[in-house]
Amino acid sequence: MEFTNEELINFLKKNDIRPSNIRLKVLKYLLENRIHPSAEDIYNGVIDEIPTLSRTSVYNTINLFKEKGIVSELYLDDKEVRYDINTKLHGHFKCEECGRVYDFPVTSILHSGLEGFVIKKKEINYYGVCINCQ
Amino acid sequence: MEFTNEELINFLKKNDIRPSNIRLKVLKYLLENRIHPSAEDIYNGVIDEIPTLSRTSVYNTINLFKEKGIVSELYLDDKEVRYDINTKLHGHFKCEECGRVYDFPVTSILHSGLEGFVIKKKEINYYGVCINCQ
DNA sequence: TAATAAAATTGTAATCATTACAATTTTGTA
DNA sequence: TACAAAATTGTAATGATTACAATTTTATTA
Repeated sequence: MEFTNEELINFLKKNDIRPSNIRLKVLKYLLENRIHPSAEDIYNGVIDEIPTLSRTSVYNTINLFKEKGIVSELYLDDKEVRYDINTKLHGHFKCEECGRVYDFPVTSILHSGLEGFVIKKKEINYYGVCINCQ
Repeated sequence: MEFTNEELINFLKKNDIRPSNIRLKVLKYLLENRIHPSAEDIYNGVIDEIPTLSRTSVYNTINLFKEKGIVSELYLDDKEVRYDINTKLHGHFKCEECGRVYDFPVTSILHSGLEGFVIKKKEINYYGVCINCQ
């Protein structure tokens, strides 16, 4: 998928984020690389287009995106946090062999014991061996 | 709940872990404090009984327990990893107000798109406001 | 347009949970 | 008792993330 600058700018504005070059490039990277990247991945993916980019700016940008609700964090069996531009409910499967993280649809979760609790966010993470690593 | 040393020793042996004082005290702490403690919590909970205890030993012990499958790790919106002695499938709810982590039963999860994948572990983490913080 | 304020970006240093590792202590066994 | 293996300890290293102050860029006002 390719996104025009106009689309990216509108996306940011719609989410109450003032556009800047870094923000556009980070957003573009997230939209076009659905690999649940770490901050380091994002940094490496954008540094070529913005050679003066600092890691701090990547963190600043991600944290802003988090606040505005356009990215969610992924805590998997890693020491790095990963980021996902898809904030709709879906599951994540991490392959213990190749390390890849797959999205999968979650239709429903039957649970009990949370009467009176306000649920704001749900995470569903699976671990195992993916189909390519068997 | 209270556990006798004999029960604790048998529990370890059954799981192929050679008993030692530290391992017994850490296990006892985990069984009697179902608060999903961090390594630091465990350290603080055991240091009174073993004044020479080192943090490294807590990590060594937890990592051994993990390998043997008697504790699982919990990655919540925290920088610390938490540990859970209950390895059966259940959900975790983290209250964003008070920070407490609740267990809840998960009956079933309907998902798709993982045909041919081997699923070894499932995590279900919810975030929100608990009933005591409304 | 120039001057000024506000926002964004940068680089360095700090933080802090966890691990690496080597030294020491304890345990089990011959 | 002596020895080998295992467990424990303390210190230093690691590495992702944040704090913070300085600099640069952008927006606003006169």
